Amino acid sequence: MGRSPCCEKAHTNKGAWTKEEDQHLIDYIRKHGEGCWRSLPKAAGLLRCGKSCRLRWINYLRPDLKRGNFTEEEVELIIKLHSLLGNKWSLIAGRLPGRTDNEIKNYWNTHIKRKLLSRGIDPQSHRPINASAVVTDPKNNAAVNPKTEYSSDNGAATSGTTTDEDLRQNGDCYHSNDNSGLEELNLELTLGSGSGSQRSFVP
DNA sequence: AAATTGTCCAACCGCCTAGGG
DNA sequence: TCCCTAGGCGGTTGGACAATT
Repeated sequence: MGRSPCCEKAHTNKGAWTKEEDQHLIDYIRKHGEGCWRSLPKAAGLLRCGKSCRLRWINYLRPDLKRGNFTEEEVELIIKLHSLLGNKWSLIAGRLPGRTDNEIKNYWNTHIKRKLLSRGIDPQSHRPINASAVVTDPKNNAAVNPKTEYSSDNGAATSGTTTDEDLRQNGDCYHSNDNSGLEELNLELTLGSGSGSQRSFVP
């Protein structure tokens, strides 16, 4: 059986986008808005897969994107959110206005991981490297190794439909040893206006 | 100056889920 | 209820550029 390809690959361009392609995409979305990515390339006169158009728009062309270096405040927020959500980059991005999941993912892999390691912190478990390697009490497994609560092994993290409720619940789990931080996190886990996800942007 | 190695990030791939018929 | 499709996500790749030898 197998899946049908998302587009006619023989008739689509791949690789880096040209300025002309970018302009076509921008013009089309300004006129018609986002949506119906599958038919967009044809309608916009682009020889691209719909997925590719969507990605290009979301990660690079959206006018509300910040670009530029991450601030120290953003970095610390990403670390906090990652400790709660794991590799749920789109959720993390939803709480950093002007940042994309791809951008955050790249920044995490190239900068933050190294930063945490240099602090002696395991980037996955967010525990000191020595402590994260050993689970001393199986009864308190979750508390000892929070990764078991929010890693890609748990339901919320793999469903792709993680909600703010999940975030709160995971926050409860993660801070089961230290409730003092939870309230602070709930208040501060969004930068800027606190409007949440930026994905509903319509030009 | 040229070759090699390392880093960064845009883009692609494949899988999953929601929603409609 | 099942099947199909489109949209969305996370992981990975590859090319451009920078730093080093």
